[in-house]
Amino acid sequence: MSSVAHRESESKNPYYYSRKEKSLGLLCSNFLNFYNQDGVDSIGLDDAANRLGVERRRIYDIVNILESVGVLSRKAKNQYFWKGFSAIPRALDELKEEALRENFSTSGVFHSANVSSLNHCGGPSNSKTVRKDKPSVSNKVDNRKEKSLGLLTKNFVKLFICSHEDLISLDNAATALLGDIHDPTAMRTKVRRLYDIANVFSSMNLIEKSESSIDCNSNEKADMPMLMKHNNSKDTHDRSSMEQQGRYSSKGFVFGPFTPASVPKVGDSGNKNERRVKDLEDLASYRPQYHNQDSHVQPLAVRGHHLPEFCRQRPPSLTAKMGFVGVAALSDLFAHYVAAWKSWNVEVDEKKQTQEVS
DNA sequence: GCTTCCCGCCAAACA
DNA sequence: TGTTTGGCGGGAAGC
Repeated sequence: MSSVAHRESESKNPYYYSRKEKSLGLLCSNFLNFYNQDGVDSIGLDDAANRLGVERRRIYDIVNILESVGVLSRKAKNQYFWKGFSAIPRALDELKEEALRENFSTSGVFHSANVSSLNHCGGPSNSKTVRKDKPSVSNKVDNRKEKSLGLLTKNFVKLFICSHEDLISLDNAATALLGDIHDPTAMRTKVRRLYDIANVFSSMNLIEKSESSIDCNSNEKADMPMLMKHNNSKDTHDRSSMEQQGRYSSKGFVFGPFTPASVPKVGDSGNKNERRVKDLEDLASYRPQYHNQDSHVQPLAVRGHHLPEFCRQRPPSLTAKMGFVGVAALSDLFAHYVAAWKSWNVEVDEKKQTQEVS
């Protein structure tokens, strides 16, 4: 039996279980489908869990990650404000300012000590951390907050914002975020959480997983998957049919229903870091242009010579690599999201009405 | 065999 | 004290 036929027969089996159908990324896409609509300003966790047909535990993962990039904010127990994609540039700007305040390294090689220090003072949530008199209690509280998914998400984003690099491997990110801790168990746990974050960001098209297989140590082909960033070359035709349908999936990553109209090419600038800082400064007041889904979207590409220096420095036991869409691209991306979601919802409503009439 | 990441236990935080 | 929140890692799907 062919693998396709096998999968089809599996999918007809009522007991058939597909992990992909339960992925955090897909769940996030559905979450955004439900709530990124006009008139939505509040989200109940129970409501979200019911709508999506998942347990609350999964909703916590999603809202914590989305809250870190400004899409949501906590209103009360079980209740969140929906702020939308338009709030992301401001949130990123704040993250950048925090990172700069914390003297976060932008040298391109993640400096463990600097990143580790983020764990102690990173983000608004931590600014509320109360230093109590009882050190043991305080340490416990701090320790828990330091390890929160929300803070990890913020620090993960800071790595991209403050780094020269276009590609970041999950294990290098985990190493950087762990700082001085060199415990294999802690490493595995951290990478598990980074996978969660990566899947959510992937579903939003903020980052992308490379389909190519370049070993970042040797720059030679290896049998390992990588995560990578968008670029703006014209080579989009092979995916166009899927993209016209609004999404495609690859290597287990299901991408969001809309793709940015333009994002910068990997390594297309001699001084990317300077440009990123400038881009971030422009972000809050940015008035982007965007294209509809008929526009060409960004293809994938991996170029060995663009691999980050730190990536070549140590053998990656975990080899997934990812690139954060450039900051200039984020401007387009988020504006595009706002418009695209709206038009998509209008389209869906029209289809519903047509079906009801017929 | 290795990578990816879902799932749910259970402890901390909160009301 | 009951409920909410969410860290954590086992282990299975996927490749």
